Amino acid sequence: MPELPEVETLRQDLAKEVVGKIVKSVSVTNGRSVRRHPSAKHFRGLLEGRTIKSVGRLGKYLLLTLDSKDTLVIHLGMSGQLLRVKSAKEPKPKHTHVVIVFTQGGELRYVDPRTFGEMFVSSPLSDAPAANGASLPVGMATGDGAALRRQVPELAHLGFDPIEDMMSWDRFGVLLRRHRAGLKSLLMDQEFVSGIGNLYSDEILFSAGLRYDRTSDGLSATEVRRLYRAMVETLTEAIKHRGSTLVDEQYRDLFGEAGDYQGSHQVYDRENAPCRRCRNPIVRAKVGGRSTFYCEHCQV
DNA sequence: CAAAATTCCTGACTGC
DNA sequence: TGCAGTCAGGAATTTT
Repeated sequence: MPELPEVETLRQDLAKEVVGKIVKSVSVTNGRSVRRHPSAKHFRGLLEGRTIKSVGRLGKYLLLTLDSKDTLVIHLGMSGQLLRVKSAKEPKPKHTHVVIVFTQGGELRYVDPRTFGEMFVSSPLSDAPAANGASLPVGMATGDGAALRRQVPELAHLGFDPIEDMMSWDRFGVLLRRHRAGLKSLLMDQEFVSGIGNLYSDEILFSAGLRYDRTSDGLSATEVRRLYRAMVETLTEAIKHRGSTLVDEQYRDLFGEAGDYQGSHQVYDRENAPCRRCRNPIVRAKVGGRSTFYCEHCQV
């Protein structure tokens, strides 16, 4: 399941591959993947003839800004893939639901077996001139994320982006104290911080040396700092490795290549394997229906 | 057959 | 008592 590092890898690839391209035609073969539109035709109409100006990211969402000021928003859900191919002749994988053809040649394909992902074109709020920063939830008015959030009203509820929106430890501490949630639940809460899912929340907590069930308002100043550092460093490191492609998962970059970070996982999917730090077996627990992996010795 | 995990939704529960 | 916030549980989904 693509999380922030995988989506960021895709963003970087897309920035190189599709910026400046003009959409010649769009075909939608599974309506479930195109949501929030009255019809697939409506969606196509907003896309065809448009030029892609830039590619951004907010949490797990990809944002392709068009020359019309609209934004093509893409969320990969659990099994979504975005593939760039040179020729329409290349065989289409099963579950290819949307194809965007470029006038310059080549096409972008959206493949998603489980159809938990979605795509839609968003229009910025009619005007809503600046100064509405005050209406944004606390902790969000920083970084480029603020501009993107304004550009896509549907995503205004997303929490800060740990890579785009830097903040001080003090500020992070304040945000943590505002909630009284278990650390893992909070890290996965997209309205608190966006982009972290099941895999990276476990890796971040191991790196921080904190248990998943510690309460967010009970951390010492040192622990707050460790958590913040672990969050930024783990995600940054994973991006450098172009994300994680798990044995059973289908994450691939724009060119169909696998990521490289899975080899660096400390706890995720390593039940009973020896902890890389202390050699004690990694434990598996269940949190909110999700498998949670941690080291009882290293995480306190 | 169960497990995997995303977002959204609902209902139960908790602390103030 | 009420309110806001947390979180468990279920749905939609397909492949292993």
